[in-house]
Amino acid sequence: MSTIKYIKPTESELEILQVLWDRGLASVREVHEELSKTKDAGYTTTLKLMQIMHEKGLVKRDDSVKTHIYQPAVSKEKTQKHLLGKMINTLFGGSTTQLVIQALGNHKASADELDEIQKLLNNLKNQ
Amino acid sequence: MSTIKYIKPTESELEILQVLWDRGLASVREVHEELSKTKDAGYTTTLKLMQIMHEKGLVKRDDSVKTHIYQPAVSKEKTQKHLLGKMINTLFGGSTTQLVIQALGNHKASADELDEIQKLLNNLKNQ
DNA sequence: ATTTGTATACGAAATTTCTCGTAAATTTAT
DNA sequence: ATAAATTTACGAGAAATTTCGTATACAAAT
Repeated sequence: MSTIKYIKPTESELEILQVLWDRGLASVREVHEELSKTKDAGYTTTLKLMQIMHEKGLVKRDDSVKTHIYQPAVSKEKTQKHLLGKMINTLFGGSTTQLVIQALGNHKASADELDEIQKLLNNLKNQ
Repeated sequence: MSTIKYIKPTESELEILQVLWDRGLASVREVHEELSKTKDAGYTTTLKLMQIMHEKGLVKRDDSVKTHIYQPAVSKEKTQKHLLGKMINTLFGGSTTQLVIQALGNHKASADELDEIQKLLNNLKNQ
């Protein structure tokens, strides 16, 4: 049996993963341009972070070309699941329902969104 | 107009806040006993953290007695709201719906819980 | 060919967070 | 009264995270 150790991305690593999940593939330059819109750090900072992420196994890369091309090595869904679960435990006393209520309560959802959630709810009910 | 700066609690600070939210009032000793159940750090570590939290304004304390009594200075709801909002942005591309779907999908909710969420959903729909 | 620009590697400083040891004060127990 | 236990204060080390400067390699432009 193989025990897979979950690696928790740091805040900055998560920002980078977001870009990679969005694009699938990206160079350091591309990621950095994207992050620059909302954050202000030097290029080599982004580079270093992505190198560390590579060491950790959070991203894969093709370094057969001069400009390395990165891609995520962890799935968005699994990462969401892990971090969400952690937050439910540390902040909502383990109650997913409390989290959902808090989330929906603070959020002006559109009719479409509400319908989508309604569908999911119906599925869960009929089981 | 007063601009209130939101102070983001660290992981460890959040654990302490959990205990304080739960109890309302507690000494360092009490908090530490509680944390010891799941965590393994020295007493002075907990003490130091709570002192730092006091400096930051995350907790209040009554130090008119030898054994200082602490209480939360930030509300559980506001903290949940802030951190949840942050997670929605950094991990769910700003979509609360996505978070709710992910949360409900990973969670075996009881019929009662589903009803509760259904009620909330109905309220949101009729507006 | 030489300059200019862009890329990676990498060490190390800066920052933040967490940890603990020790001293001093004060209470409690003997 | 003396010893033992408990508490706070505080400095400082350890660890994790983020930041950047510099060297080096290579490609593109002049």
